[in-house]
Amino acid sequence: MAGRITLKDVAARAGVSYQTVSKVINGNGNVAAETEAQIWRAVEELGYRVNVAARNLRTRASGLIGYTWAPSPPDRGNPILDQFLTSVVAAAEAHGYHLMLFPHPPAIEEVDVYRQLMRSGRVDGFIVASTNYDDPRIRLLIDEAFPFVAFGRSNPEWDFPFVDVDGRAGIRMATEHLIEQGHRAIALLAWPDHSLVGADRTEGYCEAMAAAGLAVDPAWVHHSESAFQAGYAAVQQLLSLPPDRRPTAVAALDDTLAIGAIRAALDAGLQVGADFGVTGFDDAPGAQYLSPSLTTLRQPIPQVAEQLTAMLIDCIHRRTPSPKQVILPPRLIVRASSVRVGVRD
Amino acid sequence: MAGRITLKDVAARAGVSYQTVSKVINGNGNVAAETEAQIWRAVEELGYRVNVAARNLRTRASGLIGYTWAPSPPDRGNPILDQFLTSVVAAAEAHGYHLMLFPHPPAIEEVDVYRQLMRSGRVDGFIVASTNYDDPRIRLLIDEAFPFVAFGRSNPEWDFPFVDVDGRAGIRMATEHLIEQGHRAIALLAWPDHSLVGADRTEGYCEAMAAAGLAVDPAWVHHSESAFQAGYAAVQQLLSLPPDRRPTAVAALDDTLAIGAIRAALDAGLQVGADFGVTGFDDAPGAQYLSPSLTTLRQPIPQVAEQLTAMLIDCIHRRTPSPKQVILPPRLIVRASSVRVGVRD
DNA sequence: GGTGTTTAGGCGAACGTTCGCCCGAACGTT
DNA sequence: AACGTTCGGGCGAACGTTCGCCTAAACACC
Repeated sequence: MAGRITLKDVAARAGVSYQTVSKVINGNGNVAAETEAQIWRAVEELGYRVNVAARNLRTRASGLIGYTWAPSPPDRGNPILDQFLTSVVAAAEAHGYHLMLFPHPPAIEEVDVYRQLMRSGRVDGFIVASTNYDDPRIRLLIDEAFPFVAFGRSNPEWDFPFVDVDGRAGIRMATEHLIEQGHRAIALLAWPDHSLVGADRTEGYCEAMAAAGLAVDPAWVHHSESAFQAGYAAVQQLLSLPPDRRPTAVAALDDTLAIGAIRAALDAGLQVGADFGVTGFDDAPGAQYLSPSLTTLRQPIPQVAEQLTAMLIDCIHRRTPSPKQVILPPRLIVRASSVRVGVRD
Repeated sequence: MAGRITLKDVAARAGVSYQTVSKVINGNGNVAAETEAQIWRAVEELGYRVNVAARNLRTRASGLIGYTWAPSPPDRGNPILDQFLTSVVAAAEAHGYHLMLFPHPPAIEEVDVYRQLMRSGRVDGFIVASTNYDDPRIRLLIDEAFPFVAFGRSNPEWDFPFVDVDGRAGIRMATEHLIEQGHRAIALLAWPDHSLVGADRTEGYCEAMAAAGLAVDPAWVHHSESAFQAGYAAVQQLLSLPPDRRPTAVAALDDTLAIGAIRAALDAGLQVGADFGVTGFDDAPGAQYLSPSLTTLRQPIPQVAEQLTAMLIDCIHRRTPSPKQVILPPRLIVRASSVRVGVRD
């Protein structure tokens, strides 16, 4: 075992009461500069570290932020998990908190798991990801007035702190970019209807098309789960449309779909970039090393993570974060898959 | 706040002393079936959850496993993080533990961070990843007799619990596979010299070549950091060797190098697979959707995670895990990038 | 010189558990 | 009838903090 050294040991060595040591360590109370130095020396010499369990009991806090996420299928991967976690963990540490991971519960037990974690005092707050419309976790946390912040939106009538990336603006930028490249018939590889994020991003496509006065052929909008095969199949289908309805570019809602799309276009003998434009979303690792390299949207993950953490800390301290809702823009990364001339790599 | 309900509340409702409730909840002590039912009913009705801070204080445990990892540069990504964390978190939960993430400290402060975490009772044990030869963290943990288990090896003279993937066998399999495909001049894209894992994997290459009676031209072994550009440059250089020394295949120590290698071969006008074989390591997400799809080695990450966790739990309970050292084989996934005929996708 | 006011630090209490010890009743056993 | 044994459960104590209240000395002020 370690942690054998307690406040009392330090106090004995410094010749004060142990409560005074506590005061010094927490920076409260009036203590003479000399005794304070004395105490710090004792702390140093004994290698004292505060016992978090005792502190947690007394302060009714855990110093822990709870987080879970839906695991990705291994063939797809989560392009942002590493960066997101790294950023959150760093931001949390700056406030004296740590990140606690718990298993992604099946939907039925979901709220129970959250309830248990809060009731037991395991965590001081949550970062809730993969939010849905009318998300029951968010409902629960609002009702219980438990500190949390969401990465993503939910029911727009609910008032709660969240950070989100402006997917709509992102896809709008991508679509506008394709229009600028001279494309007029632009398809969209979208997500299933029930997806909140998907709907938001889809709107960006519609806006850009409308703003450019371009009509959207219903056959151009494909809905599917994010999967390489789905992107591949969708583009095969799009390319089999009669020439006057056949798109010359597609904007995909994520990189996986985009990569499938590129392969389908390549296999159909098209020059991706010159003949057929493709854009993705996420800037997955390796997207720049595809051939052709992938034009995509990069989410400002470190900023998202810092915002989320800062806001959550506010909530934990029973302060209202301001702003309470934050929407950050993604950045369009233009690469070869969407430009007609110039860069080819 | 939540956790207002304590043992005493439950006890009052069930008409027993609160210590008896504790016994029931922890499954100790002799309690009549009827009172036990009574108590469970009270627990249910009040929605009682044990206060972990209090329990932790009393039991001198935290129920937390500490973990950190070296963040990957965003353009590379960590191909196994999601799966690894998911598996560890699930396995830990099965034993009543959670995973606590802490920031990856700079090398100088490394041991201090670990020391602090153990002294403060923050965690009950560590999973140590990205191990080095003579790793100071491992040294510290051994010296302090603090529970931990490593993902990877270190100084072979130190006796400590670890799980590792047999990279040597993996690269041996890949090299043998290339030899089977008819290749004789096979190059290796290796890691920097100081890398323990790299040295291990490199041995597998040497073994396979030696076993097949093939001499290794020193120019064939390239050392570099894992990076797309490095793989690209290495193959460019290899292809500029005089024809009689020019390799017809390369085994790479990771997928990133392999992908760079494929691109370089492609750009040199070679048919990857038919003319030039390439293998990687990791089975990164998307490796199967590259063109050509990548032959690679898949690590048994879920098994690694389960082993690590089970062994760590043993250590925490002051039991010696058995076996104390585990080495799991990776699996060769043969795809188009290494086969001369047949599958082309 | 009595009455505030500040400064430095002591002290009791409580946070909610778990653990070991104790005791009374019920049940056999010699 | 006296004596162990088991069963069911109560009870005191301790885990190591933090927090608020109290006090004694020092200092100033009129």
